[in-house]
Amino acid sequence: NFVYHELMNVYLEFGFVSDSIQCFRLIRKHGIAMPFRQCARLFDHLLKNRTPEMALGFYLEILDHGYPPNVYDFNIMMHMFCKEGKIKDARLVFEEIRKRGLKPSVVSFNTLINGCCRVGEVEECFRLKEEMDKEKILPDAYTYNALIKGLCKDGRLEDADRLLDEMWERGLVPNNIIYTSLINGHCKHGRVELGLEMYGQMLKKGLRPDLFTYNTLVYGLCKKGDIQQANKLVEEMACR
RNA sequence: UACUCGUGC
Repeated sequence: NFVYHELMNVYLEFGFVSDSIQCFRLIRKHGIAMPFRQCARLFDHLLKNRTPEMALGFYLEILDHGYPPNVYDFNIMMHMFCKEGKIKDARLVFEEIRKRGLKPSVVSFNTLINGCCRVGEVEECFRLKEEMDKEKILPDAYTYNALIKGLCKDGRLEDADRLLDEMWERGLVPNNIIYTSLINGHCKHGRVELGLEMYGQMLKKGLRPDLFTYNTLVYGLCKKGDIQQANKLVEEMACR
């Protein structure tokens, strides 16, 4: 019994992760209970060093073993799948949250919305936003940023602007990140003037544009060939 | 306590 647990730890120490998993299975087969901390340790290891597929596979095994499911764990795996563009898998993990009797959190939604917008599935993003409404989960700045990025990418800049207004209406304060996403959208679609306009709005609202914001605008101006204006902006930046 | 967001290189 203890021998198994020790063996599992030793395998893990030396990076023989799959051996460690085999060990876990062996322990179970013998009907010996594996402490949850031990499960968590191995699972963490898979999250950090292995694929989301592997982590998920193992996670389902330990859930089966009685390990208490938690939303954070699912969120992390969703995020890993999204980073690899495997939205389909991210979705499956998302659905698994409810199957296990938990409720997706605002982070769960944000992660999935962000993943969908990354691959250009804007409609899906908004479907999810409606789902949030139904579940009484309030969209936050992360949610709006993902939606705005999705719309920009899709060339729907006017809709993106409208979402920014919606934020103010709902009492949410758009931050630098949101503004920079929007400014970037305008610049990337050849409308640097609109980007500069948003920049002006930031100042008026009392926000302090940061390096990301300035880089975005300066890059846009340079690409357009307006070196004058770019220089002006750099000076302005230096004064702040 | 731990999970999600923006520019360039």
